[in-house]
Amino acid sequence: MKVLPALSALGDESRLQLVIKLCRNGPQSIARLTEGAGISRQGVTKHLHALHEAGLVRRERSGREQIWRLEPKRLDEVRRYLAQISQQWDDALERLKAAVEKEH
Amino acid sequence: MKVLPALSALGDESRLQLVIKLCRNGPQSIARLTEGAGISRQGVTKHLHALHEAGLVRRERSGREQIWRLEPKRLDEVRRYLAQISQQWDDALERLKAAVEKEH
DNA sequence: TTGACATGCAACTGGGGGGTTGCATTATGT
DNA sequence: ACATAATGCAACCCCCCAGTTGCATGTCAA
Repeated sequence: MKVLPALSALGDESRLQLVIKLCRNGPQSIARLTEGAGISRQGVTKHLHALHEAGLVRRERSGREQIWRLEPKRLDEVRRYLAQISQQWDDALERLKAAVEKEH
Repeated sequence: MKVLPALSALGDESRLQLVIKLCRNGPQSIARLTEGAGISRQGVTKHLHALHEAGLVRRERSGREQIWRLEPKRLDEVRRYLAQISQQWDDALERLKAAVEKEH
């Protein structure tokens, strides 16, 4: 359950923008991802590698190009993890409420 | 929709641990949050302020203590945001598939 | 009142990572 | 074959931030 690296990766604005772009326009090359990104191509490459380390994207060679695509699995893991956290919070509040009422 | 600061805040291990501890054991003081955290009390304080900036926690004075509690709203916002992203990804794949089939 | 506990404030440090530039490599197409 | 396009690799800079230490402030309890 390596959700921490994923959260850390998504916590950077440039990387979040890359993920969004991949979501909106589907799999694409580094060159296309760099367009309008506001940072250099190498910067984009570094971020893509970071996203890869976090298990959020995958790459496929296609001739001289390199096509990157999202890995929605890891994204879902993060979602479920956050849901689980929220649930624990609700449970804790319930226990506290019960404990207070018991004292009367 | 300021989900980026929240993601960034959750992307740090110490801060994620704090959130988890708050979820499991309910609202608590800085001193209690510092126990077993592996970092100094001031370190914990800084992280709590970061979480506050991100809208993830709230504080309430209680005598000489300061009780911090989770703000589950922002957590839900993040969850919904990620869900929305995933949806866009699915839509994009659907469009691509349709486009490919049209070419035949 | 006085000591002990809980927190606040300020200054400092080190390392990591975001971003860049320059050059090398490989593939495409005409 | 050759010019161009897409990418890889490596070194470099610099700023931000996690974490610390030291001291000041405030509050509880005897």
